[in-house]
Amino acid sequence: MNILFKTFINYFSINQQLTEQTKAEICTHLSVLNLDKKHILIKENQYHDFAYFVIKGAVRSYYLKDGIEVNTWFAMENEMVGSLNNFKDKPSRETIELLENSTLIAINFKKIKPLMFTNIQIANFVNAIIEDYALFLEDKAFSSQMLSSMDRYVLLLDKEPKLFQRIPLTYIASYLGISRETLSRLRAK
Amino acid sequence: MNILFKTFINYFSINQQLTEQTKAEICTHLSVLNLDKKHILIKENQYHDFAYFVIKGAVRSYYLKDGIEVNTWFAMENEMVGSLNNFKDKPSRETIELLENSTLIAINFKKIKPLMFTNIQIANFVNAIIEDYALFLEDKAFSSQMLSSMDRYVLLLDKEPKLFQRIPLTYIASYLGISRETLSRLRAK
DNA sequence: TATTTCATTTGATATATGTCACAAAAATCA
DNA sequence: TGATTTTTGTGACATATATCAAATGAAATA
Repeated sequence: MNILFKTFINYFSINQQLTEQTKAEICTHLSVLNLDKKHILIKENQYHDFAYFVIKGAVRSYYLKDGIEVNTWFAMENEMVGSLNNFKDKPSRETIELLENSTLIAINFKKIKPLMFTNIQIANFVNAIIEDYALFLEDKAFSSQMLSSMDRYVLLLDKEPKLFQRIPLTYIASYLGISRETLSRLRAK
Repeated sequence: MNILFKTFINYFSINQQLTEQTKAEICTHLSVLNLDKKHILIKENQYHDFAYFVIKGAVRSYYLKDGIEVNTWFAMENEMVGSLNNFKDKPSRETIELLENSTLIAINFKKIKPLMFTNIQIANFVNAIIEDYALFLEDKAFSSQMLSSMDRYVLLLDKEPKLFQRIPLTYIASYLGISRETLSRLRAK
């Protein structure tokens, strides 16, 4: 099996042992992509059949508010990117763009989804991915409701230091929900 | 089968037909509760084995920030309440309290969870609940990042008008992330 | 390397919202 | 019912952050 596929599969099968057959079945719907910076993976308001797993590189997802890009997250090594809306057969809410030349695994969930009703291992595999995402969203909601701008900045710096090495502060400010000027002033302290 | 159990099960099995046997298996781990206003269902920082489905009544979930309660959501008829953290064997982040005398279904997910690895229908049933929750969280993150206080208020009023009939504005303000005075002023317009 | 574009910082000002204080209204309870 | 508690509304003021403007610094490109 492709070593990169293995990385992806292992990442979301800590709770259960997958048979070789199931792994092979999942792999049928995976492919490796090497894409350049600025490539658009997923477009806002469109239907897409794929989610992605970052092997190497960085991506951001954002949507437009009154013509201004609002960044919602940055994914790097060993993180999933995609739209839950797409997974539920609805148009994507966000645009997903590469911030670096990246290696990704494309996951054809349109093909994998129906297998959830026939292969119990796949059902639990997909479930692990979605649970993971829900926990991420909970954290996000928590910090946006509970914390001041300063505290959100400090928390992000603590939990995701690599963001600050690889992602422009303008994007990070937008993610934190503050203007880039305010972020700059917070950092000065 | 208990008619209330049926309501709950039907609610999360639109995507698949459950066999009578599976339904019976799920029901083994359900029970109906009638509890009074102010009862605490789940306590912050504690481990709990149950999630709940509201048949009738209203609950709120909140956590403490510097001694002040920050409301994170209000559930009413046909909504789930619980802590994803508890589901993942971690202590709850929130406290969940009844706002009205309510009828609830208690779901012993500690017992149901292992069945996900042996009963594919149950795996997909639980998955439907978690997907639902993730979509709710996405909406929440979206509106908190994209919308002004005023727009969040208008959106909530439009999508959940019954909240405003049954939940004190103080709690709603806290949920919207603004002071009760500001909400009062927004409403005056 | 020089030139252009993009990212970050800093200053001045405007604005939305928080905070404190108190009054009015509504709900709850004895 | 009357008394007490809770909820909501309004005013005055403080403060954090947005916005606008401009300068500096860094990175990309010819």
